[in-house]
Amino acid sequence: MTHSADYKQLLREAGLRVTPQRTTIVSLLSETDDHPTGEDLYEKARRLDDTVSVATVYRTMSVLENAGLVRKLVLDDAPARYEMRPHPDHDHLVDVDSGDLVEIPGTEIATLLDRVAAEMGYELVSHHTVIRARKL
Amino acid sequence: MTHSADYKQLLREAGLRVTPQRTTIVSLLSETDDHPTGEDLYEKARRLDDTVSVATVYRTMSVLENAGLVRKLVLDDAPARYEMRPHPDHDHLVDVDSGDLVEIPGTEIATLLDRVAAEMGYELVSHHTVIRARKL
DNA sequence: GATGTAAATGCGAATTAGTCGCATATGTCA
DNA sequence: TGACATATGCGACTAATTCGCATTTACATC
Repeated sequence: MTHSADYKQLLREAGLRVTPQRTTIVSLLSETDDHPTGEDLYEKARRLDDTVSVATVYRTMSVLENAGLVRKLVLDDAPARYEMRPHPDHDHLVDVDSGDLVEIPGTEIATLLDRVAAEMGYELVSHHTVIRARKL
Repeated sequence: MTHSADYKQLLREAGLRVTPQRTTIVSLLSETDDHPTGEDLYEKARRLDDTVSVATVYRTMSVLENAGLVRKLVLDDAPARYEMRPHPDHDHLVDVDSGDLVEIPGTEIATLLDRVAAEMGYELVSHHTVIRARKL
């Protein structure tokens, strides 16, 4: 459990205002292993600070995403999920049978996509790769 | 312009019932170059056959997707888009400035993801890669 | 510390994209 | 030509997210 001062500093360094709601949300998202949805975050945050509203959760995610501190994962037929960045570079795999979301470590995919974009005359801004797979 | 009998056959071969609505929708989606949303399809289909309803468009997309005839593209902050398959293997690139959706030709990405999934003990079912990039 | 001001918040209403229930209509197969 | 499962239209509904607006708060400045 990291001290909340760390999260406040994270926000401050990103040039964002430090509010109790943001601090709560960031600490929750930083200290979880899974990939919560907006609703998940709202419920968890509520328990720590009952002034947090859904609107603030989503607004905060948007602000943090723009600041590059959060990554939004958009999945088929399911609400978006969020994770903190920086976070070792990785992509995602969904187990189609269990619905589990697993991280794919490594920069291999990013490296390839970077090259592919360059070959098409583009500079890669971000990418989003989700593999749907089944256990062998 | 391909004859509509071809689309009827496509449906029939997939073991699906051939209805005028499905035929209309499939022909529209087959003959367009872009990646229409459900709403786009609904509007275009309406012009050809005013009995088509939104519900049928989405239901048809779902049926066709399960039959492997259609691919659904899920994008951040935008409605889903659809395209016919088989379609030469490719992924997608969104130009972050113009919003254009461009196809990335080639099987390079799929090949890599296939290998990555295998290394993690999974068999790839499908994948979804969207690159967000900016023109150089 | 007091204070001005832009930015953040809570609330609940609104929006968007898509889904559902149900009565009716229509493919398909015998 | 039936029989019957399946598809359809309609409009109500839902889930996830966003918005408008009045209020509060963070933070730079005094």
